[in-house]
Amino acid sequence: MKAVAINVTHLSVVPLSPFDFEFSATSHGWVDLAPNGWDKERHAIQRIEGLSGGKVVLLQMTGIGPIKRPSIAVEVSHSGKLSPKQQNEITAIVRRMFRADEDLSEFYALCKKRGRRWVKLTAGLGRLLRSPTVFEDVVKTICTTNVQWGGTKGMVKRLVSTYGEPYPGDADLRAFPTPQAIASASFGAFAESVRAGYRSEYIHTLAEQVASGKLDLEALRDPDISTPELKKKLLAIKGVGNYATATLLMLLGRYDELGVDTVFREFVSQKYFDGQYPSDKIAQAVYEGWGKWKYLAYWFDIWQAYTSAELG
DNA sequence: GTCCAGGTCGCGC
DNA sequence: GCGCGACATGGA
Repeated sequence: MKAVAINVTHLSVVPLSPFDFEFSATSHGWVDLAPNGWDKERHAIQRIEGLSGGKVVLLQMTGIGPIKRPSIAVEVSHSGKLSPKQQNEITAIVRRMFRADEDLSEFYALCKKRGRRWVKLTAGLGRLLRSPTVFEDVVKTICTTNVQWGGTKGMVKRLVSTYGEPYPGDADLRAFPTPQAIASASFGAFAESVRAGYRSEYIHTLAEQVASGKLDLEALRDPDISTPELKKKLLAIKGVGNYATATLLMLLGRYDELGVDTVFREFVSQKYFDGQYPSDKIAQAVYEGWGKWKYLAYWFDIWQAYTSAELG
């Protein structure tokens, strides 16, 4: 095996204040899905990233500075040199992953009004980790449906290890696959290697549509699209139903809808209905007062319950 | 072996 | 619009 020289370039990203890096990084499951990983000792997210020109790099991102003057240090390991254009691409990717430009001040104001435990949120919590591309987030969200978390991790891991571009410093590490890489595989080979069950067809078809230009998922980031319109476009994707749509709206920075799944039902039942299961409509009404911030309120509610071991 | 998971689709009504 | 069975896969 040929040794490849790896160089290191340091970049930094300054998000809007307040910003709590570790909460953003670790408070939902995305950090555990390949090609992301959490380095406990360094308190850093590691990720293999394929840049648009084809270069594959290792990113190690960690939080620096206080919540009110935050920054994210990005250590880039790469072969050869990093052009200014590539550096800009990387900082844009990191900004998107950590929602560096997302302003939650209106939500924090609501939290302060509520008082008590909700005030904790205003210390920079709530900018939940997402992927550099909408494509990756849609694929991963489809992989969370009707399967336990271990199953999701396995599917995504196999997807990355089979179709991702390898990192030159360690060929075992790979980037998230491009739509082209998935689309150019035959469906049979894809289904057999990824073992995502009936989801394989949804993912493969989605990749074909994106690779051919028939579907522009990245256009869904446009803040000028109304939320109802966006919801319609998401629901039109095969494999994306109500739960996945709510999750994707969250990932696109819109918190109006609650992702109603078994976890939501169980949590609301335990915490608010004495173990009884109300209808979905009544369960969702628990967060009605949060208006366009329902998803974040629920996310914090359940996060707090589980971290304080309030529930088993 | 059996059940079902951070659901969704397609169908019939 | 709502109810219902089918759906791949693997862990409990």
